[in-house]
Amino acid sequence: MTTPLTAYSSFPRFHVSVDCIIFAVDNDSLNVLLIKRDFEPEKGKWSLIGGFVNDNESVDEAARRVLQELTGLNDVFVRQIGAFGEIDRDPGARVISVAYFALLNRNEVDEKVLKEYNADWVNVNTLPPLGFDHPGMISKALSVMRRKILTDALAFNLLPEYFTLTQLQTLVETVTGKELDKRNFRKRIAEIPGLEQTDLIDKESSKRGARLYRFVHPA
Amino acid sequence: MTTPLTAYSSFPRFHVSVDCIIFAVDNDSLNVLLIKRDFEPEKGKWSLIGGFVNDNESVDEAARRVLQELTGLNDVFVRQIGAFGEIDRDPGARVISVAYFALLNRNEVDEKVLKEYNADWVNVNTLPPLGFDHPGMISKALSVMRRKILTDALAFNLLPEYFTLTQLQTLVETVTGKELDKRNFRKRIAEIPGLEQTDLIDKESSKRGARLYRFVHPA
DNA sequence: ACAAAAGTGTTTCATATACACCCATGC
DNA sequence: GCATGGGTGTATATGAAACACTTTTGT
Repeated sequence: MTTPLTAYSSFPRFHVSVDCIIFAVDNDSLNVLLIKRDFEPEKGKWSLIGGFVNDNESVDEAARRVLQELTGLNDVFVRQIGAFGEIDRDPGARVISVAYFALLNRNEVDEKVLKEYNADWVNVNTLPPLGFDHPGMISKALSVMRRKILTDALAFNLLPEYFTLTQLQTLVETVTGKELDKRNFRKRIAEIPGLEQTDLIDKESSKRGARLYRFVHPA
Repeated sequence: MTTPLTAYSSFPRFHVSVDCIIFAVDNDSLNVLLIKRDFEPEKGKWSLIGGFVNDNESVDEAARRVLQELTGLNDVFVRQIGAFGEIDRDPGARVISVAYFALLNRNEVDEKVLKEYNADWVNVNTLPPLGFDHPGMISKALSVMRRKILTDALAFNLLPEYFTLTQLQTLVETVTGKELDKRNFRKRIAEIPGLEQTDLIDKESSKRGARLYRFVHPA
C-alpha cells in the first residue's frame, strides 16, 4: 500500500473472510465439502466452509485454521485462488473474501465433526444451489485443478500415502473428465519427479495384486 | 463467508488496499511503474502504486480507480494476481492487500501526473530496493507475464493499436528473456485468433517498410 | 477354466526446432 | 550500390496419440 499523507485510520475497514473449496475423491467422483445453511445469510442454500480472519493471524493462517477446525487436519495442501471483493457479494454485510482450495484424503476427515457443521460431500458435477459468489469460487478452483492435477502434483494430495497406478489414473480421469490410455498414462507419469515405486503390493483391488507407489516431495 | 450464529460486527475489520504492478515496454526493456517514497512508511524505498479500497467500490474497481488516478487511463487491461495477507506486511499498520497487474502502452500515460506522484519507469531486471512485500508481488506478476504473454494474448495490451511483427517478437523476447527464431515465431503467431494483418505499412522503422498488424478481441 | 484387473512396446501423427537466403527501399 | 530491416520454406527431431495382447491369481 502506498497512499501518502493521510493516516491509515481515516480509511475504511472491512470484514475479511476466507472460503475454502475442500476437494476429495470418492471412488470415481470428485467431491467438494459444502455446508447446508440453516442460518442467515443465505439460509436454505449451501455454501463453502469459511470464517473471518482474526487480528492475530495472516490470511493464509486463517484458511488453515478454518480447515483444521472443520476437518481436524493440520497438514493439508492449500492454495489461494484469489480475492473476491464485489460490494454485494455477501447479503449480510460488506465482506471481502479470499478463496483457497484444499486437497485431502476423505478417509482422514472426522465424520462426526462434519455432522456437527451440517457439512456434506457433494459431487462437483451435481452442485446444489449455492449462496454468495461461491459458484464462481468453485469454478475457478475446478479450472485450476483440471489444468494442474498432474503438472503441479496436486493429485497426490487426494490419495492415500500408498496408491496404485490405476487409482492415480482413475483420479486424473475423474478430475479432468477425460478417459486416458493406460500405457500412455504410465509413460507420462514415469517422468514425474518424486513418484516412487515401492515393494508393496495391494491385494484389495485385484486378484493379481497391483504395485503400490508413493509420492515424496522432490528436493 | 459462512460462519454461523454470531453477528458480523463482532469480528475484526481490516484496511484493505490494492497494489498495482503496471507494466509497459520501452524499446527493448520491460518496465514497471514505481514510486519513490518520500513519506512513511517505507520512506526512502520504492514501492508499487496502491491505494485503499473504499466502501462504495469493489476491490476490482479500486484497482481501476488507482490506475486511472495515476495514468489518466480508463481502459487498461487489469488482472488480479492474489491477496497478500501477512500480519506485518505493512510496517505502518495491519493492511491486507490485493495485487493486480496492469498492461499499458507507455506513450498513453501522462508524464506530468507521473512526476507529481514521484513515479518512474524502472526496468524489471534492475529493480531498486522495494518496500513492503512488493518484491513478491512483482515476481508473481512477472511469472504470470512470462507464461501467458502469448497464450493469453497479454502482449497486445503493451503495444500500440498497430504494430509490426518485429515489434511483437521483440516484445515477447523482452518479456521472456529468450531469443526466438523469426520464421518459427511467425508460424506460431499466425494461429492466434484475433491477430489481423492490415493494409498499412510502417515506414518509420525500416527503409523497406513493414506491414502493420492489429489485434481485435475474438468473439 | 475363467473372470478380472495388472502390466507392457511399437507405429503413427502432430508439433517444435533448426536453419539461410532474397526483397524492397533510402541513403 | 550498399546497408538495413522485412519477409519467406523445408528438413529434422521430439513429444503425443493410437492401438492389443499376455500375466497373475482368486474363485
